Amino acid sequence: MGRVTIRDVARLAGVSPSTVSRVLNGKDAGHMRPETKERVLAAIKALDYTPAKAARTLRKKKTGVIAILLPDISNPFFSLLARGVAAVAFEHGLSTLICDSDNSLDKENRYWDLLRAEGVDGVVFVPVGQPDEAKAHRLRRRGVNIVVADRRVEGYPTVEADNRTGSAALASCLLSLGYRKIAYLAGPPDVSSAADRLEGFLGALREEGVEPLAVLHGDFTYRSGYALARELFSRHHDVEAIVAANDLMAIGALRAAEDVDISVPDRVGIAGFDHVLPADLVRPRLTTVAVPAYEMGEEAMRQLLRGDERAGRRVLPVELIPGESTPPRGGDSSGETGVRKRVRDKP
Amino acid sequence: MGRVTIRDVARLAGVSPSTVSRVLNGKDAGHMRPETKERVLAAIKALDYTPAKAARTLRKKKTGVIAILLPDISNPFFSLLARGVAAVAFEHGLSTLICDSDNSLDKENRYWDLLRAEGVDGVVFVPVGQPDEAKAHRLRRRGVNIVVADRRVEGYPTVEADNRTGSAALASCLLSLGYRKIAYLAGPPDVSSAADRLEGFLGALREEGVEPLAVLHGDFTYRSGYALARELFSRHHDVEAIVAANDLMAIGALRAAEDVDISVPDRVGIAGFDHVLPADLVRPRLTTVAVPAYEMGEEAMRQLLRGDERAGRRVLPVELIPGESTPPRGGDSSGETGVRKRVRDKP
DNA sequence: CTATAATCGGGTAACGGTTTCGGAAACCGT
DNA sequence: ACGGTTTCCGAAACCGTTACCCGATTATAG
Repeated sequence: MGRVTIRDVARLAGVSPSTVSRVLNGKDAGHMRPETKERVLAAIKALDYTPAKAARTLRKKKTGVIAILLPDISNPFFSLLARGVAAVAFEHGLSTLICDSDNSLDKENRYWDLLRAEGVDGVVFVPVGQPDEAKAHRLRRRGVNIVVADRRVEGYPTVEADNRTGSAALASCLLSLGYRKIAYLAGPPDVSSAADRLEGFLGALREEGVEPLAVLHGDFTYRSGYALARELFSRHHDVEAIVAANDLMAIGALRAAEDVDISVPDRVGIAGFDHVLPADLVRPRLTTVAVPAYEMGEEAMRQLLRGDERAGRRVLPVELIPGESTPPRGGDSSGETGVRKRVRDKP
Repeated sequence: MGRVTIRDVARLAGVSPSTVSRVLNGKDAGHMRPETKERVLAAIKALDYTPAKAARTLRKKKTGVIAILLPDISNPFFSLLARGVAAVAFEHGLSTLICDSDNSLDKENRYWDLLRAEGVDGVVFVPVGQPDEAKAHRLRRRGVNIVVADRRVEGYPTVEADNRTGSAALASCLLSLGYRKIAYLAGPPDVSSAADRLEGFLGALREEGVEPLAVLHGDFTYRSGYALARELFSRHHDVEAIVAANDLMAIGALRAAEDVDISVPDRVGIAGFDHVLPADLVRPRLTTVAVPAYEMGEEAMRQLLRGDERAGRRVLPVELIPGESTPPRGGDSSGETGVRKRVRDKP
């Protein structure tokens, strides 16, 4: 009572296995009588036959599986991105293998080995910091497409958000609201999106002749946001605004302020980046920059399907979301609050 | 320049493919000269050979892939659970296919078809409501193990949290804090975990002769929590506490209270369930019940590996986490606040 | 009515591993 | 030295599907 094979179907339909295969693969154009096709289809249904994927893969050298390799699936930003990838893959009849490298370069590398053995058709890759070139490269050699999402890696096609412009817009917004003594809680320096956000922010400040009060590096976690903010408060009693490289760190800073009895937003303004958490999870509502994580996943997957092997770089627009955590301060309130500004990358 | 096959390795090592296969599968115990094994290993390394999984699968009828089918990967509860599953699977050399049914029964069913074709070795299943028996059943017939996690389905081995006991403990806690006019925001009635929480809660209330002020059904989202709470406030001005079936709905209720100028926790207490969001994302800190989502995933995967086909039911303990959102009220404050109570299921 | 295409569909060999079977060589006791 | 075990390993079949090559049948033309 083994599995139903293509031969069983062929026997029942009174045709050869080749014919069944042709029906299965739509290779019947001009090569099959409609009635034959009908018989085959009927037999397939009667036997409740499903082709064995392994056999098909072996023959066709295509698995119909793509992978997404990311640092942490329980981070809402990445899980949204993963959903975008999976949705597009599903539309195209592809299965998605989600690999969680758990923020560890070692685990990431082990996953590359696994993906090689698995024989995936493509990979959407969100690297932990700067990846081990060699591992991914061996897959590419085999003609497996790889698209890097959210972060840049030299020589790979990339889909990312316009972090630089978004961050610059956030900086301009704060300046126009009257903030001057601004501290920045950055992400890991080796993550390109974190670096872009930092540079965009500092660039816009300096264009107005403003120097940041301090720049501290964290790791995108709530915990590190809290710790850095505590440190900041103990050293700079005059800080007017804290801008974090993502929302989680910003919320950490919010709680730190609370714990040292510094009122937000009255004494210090706080802003974040990402906007993937349910909009008003925290109060005051956070000023932030919306990054289209889901769309980034979709776009990365589409890029993968397109197979543009030339290392193209697609940059998605972000949107400044002013919130109550950064009200106008002091004299210069140029009426920017409450207005949604759409920021696009220059062509 | 095709792929490196087992024959290439055999040729280089001067042995037959069978021998290479034996080395690969550890079938060499007392059946191979160490020097032969050495030669094979050297050849494998020299050619950078990786066995083709498809071919292996075809012969062995095991894919080395398990799937987790869940309603929404961007819900932190499920992504934690998924991480638990994947971690245990990874330890055992299995790949994990994450399938996001997007809270749609239709998509869930399409995934069952896909999983059947894919030939997965097992499935950890978090159903959307009550699932279509037939689909999953066809897989079981083929000897594929299925373990249901977080929710119960008749006839399937299950790993779930002790929702009933946890919810009862929460009710007792609120009663002992002096709350009497309590409204409950429940989850979907056809989801067993939601039903258990509701029943456990009401049971404990009634044991003390207390009837709930109201029971409203939502769908576990922030949005539905907000809407239900607004409705509640407009109908029952005397509500003393709102208990939601999960944290997201509780936070929705929190915001609703804010928007109608009802202060929390001074005028109304609020409690949730799950405790998977970063602990102090919201203020006041939510009273809730911690559900071990990650451990539930681990346990489900272990159950899958064990292959206990008799529909066992494993129940994991939960823990009451008192927060600032439900301070003692009125006269009867029996000093329960701030104490962590560990709740276990009865053996 | 035959020559010739066009159409339809069967046969067979891969694909890259694992497994079974059995043969050769080595080892053993007598 | 000889029969019997054991150890080690090769030959060949097999897993279920698709690709390729042709032969058979029918339609079209001459």
